[in-house]
Amino acid sequence: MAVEQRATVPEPKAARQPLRQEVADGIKSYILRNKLRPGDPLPTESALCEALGASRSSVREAIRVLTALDIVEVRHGHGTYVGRLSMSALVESLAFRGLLSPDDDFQVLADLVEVRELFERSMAERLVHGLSEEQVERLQGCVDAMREGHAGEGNGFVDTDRAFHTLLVTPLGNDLIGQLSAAFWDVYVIVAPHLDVFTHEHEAATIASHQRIVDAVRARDAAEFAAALTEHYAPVRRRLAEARARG
Amino acid sequence: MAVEQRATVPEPKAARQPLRQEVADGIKSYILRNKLRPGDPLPTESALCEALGASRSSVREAIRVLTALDIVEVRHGHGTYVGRLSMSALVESLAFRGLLSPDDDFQVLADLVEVRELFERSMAERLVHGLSEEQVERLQGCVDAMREGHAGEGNGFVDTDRAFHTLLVTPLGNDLIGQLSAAFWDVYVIVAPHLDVFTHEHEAATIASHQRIVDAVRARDAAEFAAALTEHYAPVRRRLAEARARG
DNA sequence: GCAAATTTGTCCGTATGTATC
DNA sequence: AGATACATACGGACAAATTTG
Repeated sequence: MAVEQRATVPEPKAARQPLRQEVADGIKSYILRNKLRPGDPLPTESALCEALGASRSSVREAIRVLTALDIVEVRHGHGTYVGRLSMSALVESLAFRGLLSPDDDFQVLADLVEVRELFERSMAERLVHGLSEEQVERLQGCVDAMREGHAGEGNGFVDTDRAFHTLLVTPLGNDLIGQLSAAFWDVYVIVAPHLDVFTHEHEAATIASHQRIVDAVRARDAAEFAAALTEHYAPVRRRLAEARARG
Repeated sequence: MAVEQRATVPEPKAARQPLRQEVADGIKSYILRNKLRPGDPLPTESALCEALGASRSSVREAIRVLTALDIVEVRHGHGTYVGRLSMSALVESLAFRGLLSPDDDFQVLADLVEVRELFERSMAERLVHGLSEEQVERLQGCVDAMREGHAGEGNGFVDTDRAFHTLLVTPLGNDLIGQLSAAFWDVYVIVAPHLDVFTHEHEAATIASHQRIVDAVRARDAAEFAAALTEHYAPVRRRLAEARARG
């Protein structure tokens, strides 16, 4: 159960990697060796210091790296735990890239939206086969929620939209696609406001296109599904093009 | 040009975020405000300490987080610079997930390969339109390199394979797809050996299927291209299925 | 080639904030 | 409320790597 002991004398000739990297690798090895799950507790900082033969500073910096990757998760005054292994690092990295890219700020967003549409369009062929009635009803529930929340707080609108597209892509049975799709959505929500890209100027039209998608799914009509997708993403493309023209 | 000054007295009632997070945000703001590009130098640690009003430990931990996201890059004894904004964080995060997932180790890899194939399959339709002769020749060059390197060092084989698929997806004009595809390849190469998935037991067959893809591209035959893709990815699926059966 | 200056890497000690019992 | 365990933050000191004169 002991954490892997660091070699006291590193390789003399090889270009040594920083100690904090060895510590980070040691923590990852500890998680793998003990087959820990997300949420499981890790040794305290002091315990890791002693086990890995490193100072608090090095251990803390290693933990910070792993935290950024969502491999570990820290709760102040409570302890250190195995992280959720989410796409948070991808979101933050892509969001910053979108904010930084100077010459063509909007290409990043356009690429993002294109991949999302590509994922969902690949669903069309599998529509006839697997797609339970319950899943269709949950999709319908999202659209209904968007209608009700229309007049109310507009904050929940984007969340419902996010949930809709996540649900739409889950029947693929490919968790990676769902998480990437959700991550891209998060990046878009973060970056778009900074580029004067209005995300939801026409909520009514958005609701309508979502309803058309649900109807196509319910009718098991792959062609209509693809057409609905095109209608849904057309205004997004148009807004990006307009913003690019302004910039 | 000064780095953003941190508020000396934080919000008293609100749940304050850690100081290192404020420092990290300050560094990101500095990069954005001065419109720095990847490779541009950042202030030294001491300068950041003074500018942001934080100790060196906090500044270093913030830098560590940004380093993990490839937003900044540090060279020992030299300085701190704006990072390449690569997909390294995604690669490390996904690779660890693949190594950790216990019940179904191979689903992660299967999802990965499926997305890669999805990207490339979406190329088939655009083949006829844009795809320069030069790009075709570069693809052919990859295949030739795989043939020559066959008897020699097998290390370059995987690199050439990676380059081939990166080239294959570039005509889409979507940088994100190319980088995701390459990142997934990197994850596969890292994870597969740990799961007893033999990546290249039949190099000859791999070369042949790549050649068939190039031939299909040269003939501008979208259907043949799709068929060649299926032939190329079939053995990968088979190997994953075999490994899953063993596990 | 050597030495000095600059910058990041690592360590230690201490004090503070936070959550749990 | 008090006590304990833990992460957060600070400051100083020295080591290692890189560049420059």
